[in-house]
Amino acid sequence: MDYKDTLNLPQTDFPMKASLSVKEPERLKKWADEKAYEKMLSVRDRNNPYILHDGPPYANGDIHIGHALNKILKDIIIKTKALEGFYTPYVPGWDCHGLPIELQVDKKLGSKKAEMSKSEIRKECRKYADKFIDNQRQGFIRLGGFGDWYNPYITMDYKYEAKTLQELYRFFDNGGVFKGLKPVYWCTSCVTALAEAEVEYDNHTSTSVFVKFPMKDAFKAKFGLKESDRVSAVIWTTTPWTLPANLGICANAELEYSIVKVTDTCNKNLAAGEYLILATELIKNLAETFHMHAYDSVKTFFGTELEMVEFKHAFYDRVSLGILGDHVTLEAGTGLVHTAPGHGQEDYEVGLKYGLEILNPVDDHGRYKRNVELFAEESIYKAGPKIVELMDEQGSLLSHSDISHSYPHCWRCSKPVIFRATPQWFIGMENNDLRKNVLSELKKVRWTPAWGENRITAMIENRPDWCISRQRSWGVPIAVFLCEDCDEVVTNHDIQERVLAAFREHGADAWFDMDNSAFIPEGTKCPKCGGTHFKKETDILDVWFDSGTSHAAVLEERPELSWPANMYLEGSDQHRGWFHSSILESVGTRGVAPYKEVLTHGFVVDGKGRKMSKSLGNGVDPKEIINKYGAEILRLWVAAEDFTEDVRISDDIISRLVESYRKIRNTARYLLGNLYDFNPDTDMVDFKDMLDLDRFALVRWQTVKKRIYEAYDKYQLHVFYHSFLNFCIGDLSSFYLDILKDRLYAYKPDSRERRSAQTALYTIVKEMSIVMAPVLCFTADEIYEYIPSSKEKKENVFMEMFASVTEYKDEANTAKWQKILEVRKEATKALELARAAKIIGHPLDADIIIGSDEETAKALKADEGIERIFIVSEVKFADMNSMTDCHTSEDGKIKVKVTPSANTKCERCWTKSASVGHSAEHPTLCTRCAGAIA
RNA sequence: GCGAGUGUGGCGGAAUUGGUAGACGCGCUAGACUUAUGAUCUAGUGUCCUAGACGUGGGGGUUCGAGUCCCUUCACUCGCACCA
Repeated sequence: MDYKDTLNLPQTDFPMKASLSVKEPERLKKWADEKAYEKMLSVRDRNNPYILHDGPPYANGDIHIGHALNKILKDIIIKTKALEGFYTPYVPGWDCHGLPIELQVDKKLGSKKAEMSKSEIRKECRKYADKFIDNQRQGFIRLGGFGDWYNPYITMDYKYEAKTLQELYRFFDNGGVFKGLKPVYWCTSCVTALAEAEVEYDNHTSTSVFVKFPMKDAFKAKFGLKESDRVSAVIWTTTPWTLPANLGICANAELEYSIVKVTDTCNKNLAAGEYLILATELIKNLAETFHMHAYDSVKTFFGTELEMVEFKHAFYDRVSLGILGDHVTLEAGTGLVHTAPGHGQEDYEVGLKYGLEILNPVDDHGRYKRNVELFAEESIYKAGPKIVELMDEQGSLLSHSDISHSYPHCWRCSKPVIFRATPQWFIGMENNDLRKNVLSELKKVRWTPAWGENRITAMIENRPDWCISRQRSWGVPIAVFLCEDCDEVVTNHDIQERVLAAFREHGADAWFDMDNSAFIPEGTKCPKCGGTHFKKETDILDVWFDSGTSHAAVLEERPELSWPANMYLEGSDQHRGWFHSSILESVGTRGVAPYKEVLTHGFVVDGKGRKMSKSLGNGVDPKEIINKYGAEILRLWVAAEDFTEDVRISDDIISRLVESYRKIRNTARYLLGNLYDFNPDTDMVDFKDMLDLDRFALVRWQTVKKRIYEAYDKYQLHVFYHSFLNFCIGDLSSFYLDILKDRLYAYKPDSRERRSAQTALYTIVKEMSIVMAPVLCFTADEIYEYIPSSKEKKENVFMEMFASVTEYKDEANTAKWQKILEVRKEATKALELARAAKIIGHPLDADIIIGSDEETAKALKADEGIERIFIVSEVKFADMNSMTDCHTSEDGKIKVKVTPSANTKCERCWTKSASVGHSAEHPTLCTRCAGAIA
C-alpha cells in the first residue's frame, strides 16, 4: 500500500509563481470593478478622519522613479491608517500651470504663437496638461495606490482657478500684497521677460571700464585725509550702460583694502598726489592697467570701514553709497563693485538690504527713459560708447578695453539680453508679521525627519519677499484693476465677486476674454484720485501660489476632506517648494499652518549613491521594473529602504527584493496549503486547549505584530520589512513550520493535534495578510482570497482592521520554549556535524542523547513529544559527565550525541520507531500512524 | 560659494547614555532532503597568509575605551531661479 496518499499533504491553488506583471493588472481591474477603495472607506468612521493631502506633481512628462517612491509611500501610509480604523480619503492632484508647459507649447506652436491671442495659447496649454494628467494617472494607478483617481484636484479646473484668485484677494484685502520692482532677464528686441530656461549663454564683446567715484569730503577725515585731498574709489564694470543706474559701491567686509597715493603716472585722468582706494591684493596689477608708475600705500583697512561711506557718482550729482556684500571677490576688477540695484540680482539683493532705490532708467525697448539726464530716450547700446567718452572727457575714466566673455542671449532672437528691474507684485514677509507668524507655526508642526524643521526655518528666516507675479500667459491672472491715472489698485468686494463668478463659469480665461465692463460696476471711482478709467493687470501668478492654495481649494472645499491636513508627504526639496509656499499662504490668510505633520523622503539615487542622469545613463524606469517584476517589488523596495535618506536602487537591490518576496509568498502559500480542510467557524481550538508549541507560535506572532505596529506608527517601514521577513524565515519556515510538518501530515485530519496547529496557522496567515496589506497590497489581497471562508471574512483585505495585539497569559510556556530553542540550536549543530561525518543523512535517521543540567532537562518536554521538536526519531537524556565523543556547546552546559537509530523506519511518517510492527493490520507503520488511518 | 543631509561587508540594514562593530536577513559556498520540490532544511561566510593583526570615507584629537564626542578633509545628495 502506498501510504503517501493517507497523509494530509498541503493542497492549494495559490500559485507559487506570482506572475506579478500579468496578475497585477487583473487585480487592479477587479479593485476598480468592485470599488475596493470606496469599500475600504465605507467601513470607517467618518468622524475619525486622517487626511494625507497630495502634493500635486507637475503635469508634464512620464512618471519616473521618484514619483513611484512618493506615491507608493503615500499609499502605504493611507492604507496603514485605514487599517487602523481611520477614514482616509485620498484625493490626488496635478499642478498644471506654469512655464515648463508654456515652453513646450511654445516649441510646438513656433512662429504661429505671435498671431495667437492669450486665450488661444492658454487653450493649447490646457490640452497639453490634460494629456499628461491622463498619462501620469495611468502610471500612478498601476502602482497599486488607492484614491479618487478619476475625480482628482487639478489646478487648472475653473473652480480651482477661482479659488486661487479668491485666496489672492485675501492678501489684497488684508494688505499682504504690494507692488515693487525686481530685476528680471529682459529681451529688448522681443520686448518680454525671460526665464533662465530661455536664456542661452554665448560669447559677447563688451567694453570694460575702470571708473573713479570721488569720496565725499565729510568722510575723508576718517581715513586720515584732508578735505582738499582727491580720493576716489575705483570700480570696474563690463556694462557701462548700467552706470546711470549706479547707487552704490560694494566692498567685501573680509577683504583688505588700501589707499594708495599716486606719485608718478602718465594717465591723463590721473594726477600725481591723487589717492585711490583699491583691494590691496590687486594694486600691483591695476597699477599697470592705470599706467600708475609709482605710488605709496598710505593706509590699509578692511572692507567694513567703507560701509556707509558716501561717494559721488562718476558723472551725476548723486551719492553712491559704500555698502558690503559677500559676492564681492578678487577674481576681477578692483574689489569694489559698481552696484545698480535695478540691473543685477546681487545688486538688487544687497540694495534691498541697504534700502537703496531699485532704480530702473531703462524702458521696455531698451531706451533710457525721458527723465534720464544726458541720455534721455537714447538706446542703451548706442549710449554705451557715449558714456565712456563722457567719462573720459570729464576725467573719471581710468582705463577701458574690449573683452570677450560669456553673456546671456535670448533663445528666440539670439540678441544679448539685459537685466532690468520691472514692476512686480510681492507678498511682503513683514506685512502682518507674516515671517514671524510662519516661524512660530513651524514649531507646532511635527517634522520627520526632525532636521526638516531647521531647514525650512532657516529658509523662512532668510527669504526675501515673495514675488508672486510673472509676465507669462499660462497661469492664473492677478485679476485686479489699476487706475489708469494713478496706478492705484482698484478692487472691492463687488468687483471681486464678479470676477470670481466669471472664473467659476469660464475659467481664468474670462479675464482675457471679457471686457472691463463685465467686472466693474458703473460709477466706480478710483479711491485715491477719483479716476474712472481702469486697466487690467495682465501678469499671472507664480505657480507656487497655485499649489500653495491647495489646502484651501481642496481640503476646505471637498466634503469628504477636512482642514488642516494631518500630513504633507513629499521629497526633501519641497522644504523650499510646496511645504514652504503652502505655509506662507495659509498663515498669510488664516494665521495657521495647513498641516499638522510633514514627512519627507530623500531622492532616488543609483547603486553607488549618484543621482540619475541621462548623461550617466544610470536612470531606472519604474515601468521597466513593473513590467519585469511587478509593482509589488517596487512597493517592497519602498518599504525596505530607509526613505528618510537618499534611496538607492540597482539591479542588485531589486533582485534581493525579488528573493525576499518569494520567501514571503511561499511561506504564505504553505500556510494556506495546510488549511484546505479547515473551517474557522467550527474547527478553531481555544488558546488554552492548544498544544504548547502552537501557543508559543501565537505568542511570538503577537510580539512581531506589536513591533510592526510601532514601526508603522513611526513610519519606519524598513522595520516592518525586516521584522516581517524575519518572522517568515526565522520563526515560521525554519522552526515552527518545519516541526509542524509531521503533525499536519500524519495525524488524523480532525484530530485535536492537527486542528490546534491549523488554528495557529489560520490566525497567523489571516493576520499576516492584513498586516502586510499596506505594503504588499496585491499579494495581501490575493492571500486573503485564499483564506478559508468564515462568517467574519470580508470582501477584501482592505475592509479589515489590524488585529489587536493579544496579551496571552502564557509566560511559563514561553519561557520553556526559549529554553528548548537554546538546546535545539545545539542539537541541529550536532546533527550537522554527524551529517558531515556521514553518520546520518536525514535527521529522522538519528537518535540523540542530550546532556544538560537538571533544570534544562526538565524543561525539555513538548506536548507532541520532544523528538518532534528536534525532528529526530528519539531523544534520550543522560548525565552529561558520562558523555564522551559528542558535541558540546560553547559554554559547556549542553552536550548532544548523535547516533543512527536502530529502529525500523515507519513507511508513512519516516520516523524510526520501536513501535513499527505493533499493528497487525499495518505492519510497516508506527503505532501513531496506524491509529491515524484507522 | 552658502544652507541642509548622508557616508558601516557584495546588498538591505543593526549597534540604549561612549563599552565585544557588522545583530537579523539576503546573496554566495558547501551539504541534506525529494512528504512546501522553479520549494524546504542545515552549516560556513568582514579583510589579511597563520599565530595574530587590521577594520565604520580619509587624517588628527579627547578618553581606560570612539561607528557614536570634537577638529579637519574628501565624496555623494537636496536647496539657493519667471523652477516644478
